[in-house]
Parts: sequence; structure tokens; C-alpha cells
Amino acid sequence: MSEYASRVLDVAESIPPGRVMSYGDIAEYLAEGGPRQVGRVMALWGGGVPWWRVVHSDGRLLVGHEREAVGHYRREGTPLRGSAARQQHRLDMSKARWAGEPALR
DNA sequence: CGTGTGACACGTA
DNA sequence: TTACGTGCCACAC
Repeated sequence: MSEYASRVLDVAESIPPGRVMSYGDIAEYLAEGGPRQVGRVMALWGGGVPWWRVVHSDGRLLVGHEREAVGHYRREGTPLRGSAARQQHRLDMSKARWAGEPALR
């Protein structure tokens, strides 16, 4: 568990319900590392944080965890996008994107 | 050392 | 919309 990993997880925990951040957003927020490094941290230690609030920059969800994630989004009121008929597992990033906790910035 | 891989991002087609 | 190509960078071999 590296220092960097701890910071990534701290940011993930700071994301409020109903909002999300992309891997790249977190990297930019920390001004350290990159999207892939954030993805690696989440893959290894993301189990202890609200991992469903960390998504791809275009609103796609974690492959293999769509069902579980959507369940959380419905409960938190996270803005979803796409037709219900098609069962689109996609977030509306323009509304759901969170810039990060200003106080920690 | 080189090479391949990945919970990524972005531009282009 | 999806599909590549490219840049990226830590890590495993």
C-alpha cells in the first residue's frame, strides 16, 4: 500500500453520493500519476471505497460490475443517461461529474 | 535491459 | 454508435 494509493483512495471516499469522478479527474486532482495508475490503485485496493463513483471519462461503467453499480446509482440519484428501453448502463457526465472536494484541494 | 499488459484518455474514422 | 491508433506509465516477466 503506497502513499500515492492512500491519496487516491482518500479522494474516492470524498466523492459525495450522486456524483462521480473519472480516473483522469482523480489523477488531475492529485496532480500526480495518471489515469492508468489510478485505475491500478482501484483495481488493487478499491474494494474498501465507493468504487462505483469512479468511472471512465465518457460515463462508461466498470466492465463486469454494471448491475451492481446501477443499483447504487438508482439509490443515490446519480444522473443516468440513455433510454430505459435499451437498459443503457451509462452516466450523464455533464451532471454527475464532481470536480473534487475544494477544501482538500 | 526489452516486451507485454491494463478498472485509462483522446482524436479520428 | 463502436473501433482503432497513440500516448501514457507502473509492473510483471
